[in-house]
Amino acid sequence: MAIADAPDFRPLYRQVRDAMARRIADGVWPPGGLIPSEMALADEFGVSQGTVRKALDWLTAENVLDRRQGRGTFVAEVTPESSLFRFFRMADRDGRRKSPQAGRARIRRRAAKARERKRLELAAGEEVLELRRVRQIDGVPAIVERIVVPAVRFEGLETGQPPNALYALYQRVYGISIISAEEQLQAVAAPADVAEALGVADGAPVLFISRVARALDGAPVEWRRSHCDTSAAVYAVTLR
Amino acid sequence: MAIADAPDFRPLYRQVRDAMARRIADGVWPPGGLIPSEMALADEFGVSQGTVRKALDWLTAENVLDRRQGRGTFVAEVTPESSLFRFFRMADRDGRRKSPQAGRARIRRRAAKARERKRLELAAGEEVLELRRVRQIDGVPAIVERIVVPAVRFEGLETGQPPNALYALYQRVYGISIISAEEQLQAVAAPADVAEALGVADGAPVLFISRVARALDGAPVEWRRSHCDTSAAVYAVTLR
DNA sequence: TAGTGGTCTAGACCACTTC
DNA sequence: AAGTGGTCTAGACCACTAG
Repeated sequence: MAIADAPDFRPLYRQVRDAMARRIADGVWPPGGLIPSEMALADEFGVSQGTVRKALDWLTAENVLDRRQGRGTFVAEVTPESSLFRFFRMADRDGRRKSPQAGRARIRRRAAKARERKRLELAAGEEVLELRRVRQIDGVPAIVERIVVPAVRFEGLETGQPPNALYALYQRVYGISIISAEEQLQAVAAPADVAEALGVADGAPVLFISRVARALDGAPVEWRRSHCDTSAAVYAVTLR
Repeated sequence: MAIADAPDFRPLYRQVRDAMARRIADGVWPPGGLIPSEMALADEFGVSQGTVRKALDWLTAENVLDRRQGRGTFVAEVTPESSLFRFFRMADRDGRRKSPQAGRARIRRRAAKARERKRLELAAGEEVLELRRVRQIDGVPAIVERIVVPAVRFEGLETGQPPNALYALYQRVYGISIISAEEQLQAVAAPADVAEALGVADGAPVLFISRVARALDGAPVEWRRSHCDTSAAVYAVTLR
């Protein structure tokens, strides 16, 4: 941190944290990779080991790093399992988390609508990719999803079938780490197409979820609207 | 931490954290009160200032303490506003959080049912207090609630009308700080009594929330079941 | 001016993993 | 045995608040 073009009044541990976050976002430290030890980082940044530790602990709390005693510090890898555990909230009534299975998805490219431009902070005229699919829980269709992402960030997503766990793909192929998501939930009457896909009665109560997912830098990257049948699995969340 | 009946292999900062949490739970350090300085606590517990700081930072992250440079460390006061902001999740579609207004509540004391004993980890034969009420948002009935708490922890709650923000009362009168809550959400058809209380059609889709709230020591303290009309306000939550 | 928390340093020893 | 992170210590200086 010794070399700076302009004086930086942020705490050293904050500067170190941001410098390390940038290396991860830029792919200098790839997902799953081992990063240098505390001592090596302290030497490189010109600060004490304690200051590096504070930055490392911060990124660990943000689920960006993974520290293991005796082994080292790793860039947290977004696996299908881990991303589903963090952002897929369905569980049975005893709190045991469920995993979904994804059916075939249909993808198309089109101009962004006004509401999509607002949610994803896009300029006028920008394009989006829209993905529609049905996901199953325990073999039963349970979730109908419509996912919209900026086309420019996800070139090539149209070719081939996307996997069940999209966020692992986002990180592995596009270098985009999703670190938070804002969700809004409502109970609604199932529209005809949703009712048919889920195999429930027309107008049956379903859980509607609108989610905006954000990357490491805080930018909105995905808008997802889901209709969920909560008769078997429920939406589970812990407030702190 | 020098004096212990049995050897304690937990880290010192963990032991200090728990000792301080107990003082808050026992009312030795009342809500809003100033607690001793880092140096004074270090002397008292027989550990270094850095270890005390780690315990203080932990409780601060748990929203239990409030530290202000130059002034001191205070026990975070659960005000109606702060507790509603943390645990009441209704908002309008732009993400602006809403506050509820509570109508009259009916309270009764009875034996705990099997499911209640399980959720609240009660022994056989223990009693609970059951509170029923309707809450309004923007003047419109929006939430029907059934709240169950262990009678032994809340003696005297039956006398008088409980306030809208129960968790402030839990802390102020009973010394119980709620620090987390596990919620399960489902879309269901409104039962007849709920539909009538909310002024919606019989069988209309409503959001059903089952919440178990936990105190500083991790013990379950309240089981709350709510039916919400989400046609105007939505349930908003951020996943991290 | 005195006292507080916020930041930063430079060590030490321990527990765990790997070779 | 060597290297890692986890815990703990004992100082230092700074920024902020209050009398």
